[in-house]
Amino acid sequence: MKHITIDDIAKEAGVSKATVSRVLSRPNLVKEQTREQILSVIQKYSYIPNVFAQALAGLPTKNIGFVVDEFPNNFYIDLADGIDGIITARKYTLQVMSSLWDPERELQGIRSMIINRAAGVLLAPSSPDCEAVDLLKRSKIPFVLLNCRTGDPDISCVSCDNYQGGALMAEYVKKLAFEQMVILPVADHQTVLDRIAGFEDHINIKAVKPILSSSAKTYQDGYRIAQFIAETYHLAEKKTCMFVANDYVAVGVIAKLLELGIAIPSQVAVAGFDDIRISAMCRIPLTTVSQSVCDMGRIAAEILLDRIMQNKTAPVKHLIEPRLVIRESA
Amino acid sequence: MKHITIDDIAKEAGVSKATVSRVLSRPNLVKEQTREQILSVIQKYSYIPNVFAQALAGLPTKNIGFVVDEFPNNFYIDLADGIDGIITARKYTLQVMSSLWDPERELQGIRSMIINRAAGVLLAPSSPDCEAVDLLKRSKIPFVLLNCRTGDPDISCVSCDNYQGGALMAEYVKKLAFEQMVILPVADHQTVLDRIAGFEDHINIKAVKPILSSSAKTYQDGYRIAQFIAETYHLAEKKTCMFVANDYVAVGVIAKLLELGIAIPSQVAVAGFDDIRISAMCRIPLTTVSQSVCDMGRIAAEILLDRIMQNKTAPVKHLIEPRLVIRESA
DNA sequence: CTGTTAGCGCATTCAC
DNA sequence: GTGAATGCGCTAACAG
Repeated sequence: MKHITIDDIAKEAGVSKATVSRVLSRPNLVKEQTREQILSVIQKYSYIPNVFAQALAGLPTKNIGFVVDEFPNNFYIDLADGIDGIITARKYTLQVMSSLWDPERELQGIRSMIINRAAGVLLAPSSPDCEAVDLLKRSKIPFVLLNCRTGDPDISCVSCDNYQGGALMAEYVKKLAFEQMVILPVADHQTVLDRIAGFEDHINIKAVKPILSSSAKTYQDGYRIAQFIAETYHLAEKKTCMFVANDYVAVGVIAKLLELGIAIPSQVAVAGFDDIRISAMCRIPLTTVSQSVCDMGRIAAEILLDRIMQNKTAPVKHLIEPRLVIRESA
Repeated sequence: MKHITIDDIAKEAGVSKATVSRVLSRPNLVKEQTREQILSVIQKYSYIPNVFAQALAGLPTKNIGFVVDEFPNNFYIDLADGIDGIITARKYTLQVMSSLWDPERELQGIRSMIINRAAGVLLAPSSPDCEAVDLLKRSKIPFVLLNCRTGDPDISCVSCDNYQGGALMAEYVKKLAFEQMVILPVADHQTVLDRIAGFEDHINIKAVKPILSSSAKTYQDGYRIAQFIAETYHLAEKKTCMFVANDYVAVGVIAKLLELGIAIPSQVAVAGFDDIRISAMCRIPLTTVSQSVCDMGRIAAEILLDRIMQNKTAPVKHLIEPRLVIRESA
């Protein structure tokens, strides 16, 4: 099944391929009559230009790259959903790649996007100043960072106002009655640090006991670490309030706490962050902070597309408003 | 930042570009000494061939297309995860597209893959004989269908043995004590039909009351429909066992049932299918059938890659063994 | 073993 | 308005 080319169309229509090309790119440069005629031939053979030839001839591609940490990450899913909506509506195509939290793979992903001459790149970076971002800057390909905040004035980025989200939760939680406050960070990510900073700045209670440098990332991690926390902080005796900086971990913590016979929220109140799908459906529906990740994807995609089409040339930094979601766990 | 080309390398190395090209594709055709020398120049400039030029010159691309219904679908996530692992290990790239359950969009997605000359395509089709599959066949691009079973001997496909899974659940469930059996189908998908067929063929109990043509697909749908079911089948009075053909819906059903004050599993036992992430973490951990979707993605990707590289030319149909997972809900 | 040549399919000057 | 010519970067014969 040989693909038909612009030459075939030109021959059939009795014109030169230059004219056919014009009909496709700048139709108004062609006399209406011949244009209509060529168009009909194109229709007849359902001719579609070869993207590689176009790209080689200098046209920008229509695919945008997207690099995330890992697919099973709830975050990615909603992000992809939002991005997809915007992207495909404008006939762009999405190329995805996972870094699996490995900076080397992350870098490799960006390289792949550059090699494939992506028109633009969306990246949820491991850190705002990782090598991948650096490479991206040098490549001159338009890009926007997701779930990340940076001071670099040349970089567009969109993220939730995590600090504000932490503050929101603190304001809510400090009205609750409890004897001690435990903060469980998750990973070392900027977003997490911001959440906790916002929380600590507004909780203004001396009894705060942050557990430092936890590397809990998943449900399983939360489940595992909960036992340790319960013992160390005597959760069974002291009424406590716990702020877990990410829902996925929080759900695991809750599961274990329940197993240990600790009542939630009466004995231990648990507050999360993210409002992932599970949060509303788990054992004890989670009180958390929502950051409409889907919007984040949508907005980032829009910013990127604007930059690609040169509509807007100035980098934009967008902060998404967090929203407190009160359910049963706290 | 002008990209350097094969000519630059050739010039710098004092050879013709044909030789450079050979070093990259069939190094053993080049004398070791010159090869080393050229390689060092390539290193020095970190030269990477332009994929478009390569494609235009006839080389197959290194990207494979993946069309799913929608990103938020739990199924997609695990699939993508499995596929990604195989694909990127072999330096292939993944291009994704969502159909949003719309056959027209599905078709458009496949068109996009064809236009971009995907080396191969993975498709979780709305139906085994939808237009998209047809187009794919005509395009001569290697492809394999996911989560789908077809009699067409030319088509490779991999799916769970849904019939067997249904049977498995039936065998387990029929040992339980209950007065009536209710089956809740979800959507009209082939996989669902298979599950129910397997279940019905092995439950051999007259009191089976299948609810016909339910279009429940999501948690919300399950939540909504549960009320109706509870009333219609007097769940509060009659001990019943319920088979919901998909976990996402089942979790919703359970949530509503609990709200209605119906005890699970003592009053109503609920069995699901899929074993999605939420199943283990929801209100009442779900008894369900697991089909290791990640493996499904992995296997499909492997089959596809084999076909692309011509290692295996015969279409293969792979059935994944389902596994009963007994938790609390039944 | 290596260089020369001829496309691959298209966009784009530049003439007419 | 339209056509002829050139180049995009690379691969694959075909010679030498």
